[in-house]
Amino acid sequence: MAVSGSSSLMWFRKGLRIHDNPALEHALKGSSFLYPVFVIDPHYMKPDPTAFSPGSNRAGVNRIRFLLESLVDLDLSLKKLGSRLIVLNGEPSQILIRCLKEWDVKKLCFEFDTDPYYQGLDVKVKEHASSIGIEVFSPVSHTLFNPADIIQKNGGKPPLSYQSFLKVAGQPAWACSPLSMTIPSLPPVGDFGSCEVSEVPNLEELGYGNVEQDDLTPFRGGESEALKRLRDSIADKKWVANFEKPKGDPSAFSKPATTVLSPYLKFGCLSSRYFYQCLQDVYKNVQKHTSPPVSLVGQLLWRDFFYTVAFGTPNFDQMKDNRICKQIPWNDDNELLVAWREARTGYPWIDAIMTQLRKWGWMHHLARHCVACFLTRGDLFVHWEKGRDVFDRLLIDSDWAINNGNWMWLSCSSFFYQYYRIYSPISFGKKYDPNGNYIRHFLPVLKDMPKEYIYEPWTAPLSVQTKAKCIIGVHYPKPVVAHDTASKGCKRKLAESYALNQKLNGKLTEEDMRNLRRKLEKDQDEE
DNA sequence: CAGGCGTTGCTGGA
DNA sequence: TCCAGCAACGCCTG
Repeated sequence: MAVSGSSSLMWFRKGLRIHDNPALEHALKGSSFLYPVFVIDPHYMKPDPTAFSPGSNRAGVNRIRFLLESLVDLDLSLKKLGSRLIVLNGEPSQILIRCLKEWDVKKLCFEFDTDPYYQGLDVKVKEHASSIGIEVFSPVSHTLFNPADIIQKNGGKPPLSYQSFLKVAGQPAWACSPLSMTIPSLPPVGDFGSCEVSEVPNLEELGYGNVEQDDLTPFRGGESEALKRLRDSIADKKWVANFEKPKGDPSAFSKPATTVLSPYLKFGCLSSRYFYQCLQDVYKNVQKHTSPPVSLVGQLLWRDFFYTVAFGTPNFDQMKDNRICKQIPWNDDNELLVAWREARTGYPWIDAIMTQLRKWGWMHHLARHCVACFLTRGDLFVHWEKGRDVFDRLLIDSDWAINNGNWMWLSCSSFFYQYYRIYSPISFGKKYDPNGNYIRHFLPVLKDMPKEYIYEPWTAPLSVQTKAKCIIGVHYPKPVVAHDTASKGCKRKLAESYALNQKLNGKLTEEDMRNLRRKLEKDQDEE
């Protein structure tokens, strides 16, 4: 039994939930006072008027709102348990170090986080806490496996293919063990001393009062919403059992073809372990079900795969000095990047997806593939890091490990190398949505374009454009590149880059890259 | 060193 | 809905 009057601090970052929260469960044990804390870091939350979209320097307003909603929900749940969420403002390590002292904290609990930002922050806080005799408890509970365990099991390096990951990982023993969905009650919050605390702010209070409602995502944050969404998703047992990721329809938007649980997993509003157990429950009660990699459990394992590779790969978020990343002389064409980012490529399928990203902060996995391929190896040959930055800002489910992993995947920089398989910005969407309803919804300027032309409106006769009240080059842009020639050029560039990577065993100097770039440009001019 | 395989390509034909 | 043909990658296994 702990000393009477001892205080614990539960530091929420991700893991914004009550259910299956090992750090919270440990924090309340034997504590007379519990301080549940979230720190608002101005660096992450302060409005940045110079950014290309409403939001802070790091995050678009949709993700900030999603986070605030998640905090409000967490606060409500804590209040029902006799506690509350304490919101602090400032640089997290400084603030926390001060609170630990001011509140005479004996035990500090927070979920272990593999992202570089938290790795750096947590070392500082941990070292300080330990040095003054505070117990620190920082469990792995964001993923099904502990990435460090898998890397160790694999001989010190992360497995680099999904199949080898599955083999090394084996059964997720921890993820199968019992978990608690509720907490009976929480110790009271103690005195705040001289620390300035506040309630969860709203968007206006943070300085985002002028954002148009029309541009806000339909997805609401929070644990309650996550559990509701989960229940709705698994209610249809047949759908869960037959789920095959590649068969989903990327153009479905009023009823998306996936669970849309990714933003809740990202913030930890939903425990991946609880999700996993719910899926296993469904599988037990059906005759047959799909399997990884395409099944829903397979999707959770993808998440763990990318977390593991990201944790074990230095400079995972860049091409340079990243040992798993092919060295490719991508261009640095800002005009092409901006056309892509601002949904002005002239390819309606691509521009509709980029508009959905901007407005909703979410789009179907295959839609992400299409625009990522188009920006990098498919058409524009722009650096994957540039596209990664745009996704990182605008997606409500943006996740450091998964986002970087997928951009390397789609750009054929790592994991996937069949660069001649290119998504067509015209025919891929047409397969699912021949009438172009998705385009009509997100690009209303094209809503009256006949279906014969909606995927390639520049081919419509002028009379048709006039009748549709959409003149190409006036109301909607002409294509920034011709897909046929652009994709052929990209394939050739990839082939040359791969050949040099192989020849030099992946170790290209800056001079090698300059020479290769010059050679590729020369080849292009000679065409 | 060869052969099989890899979450989800495209086109055209049956 | 499924298939072959297209041109053809790196990684893993034996």
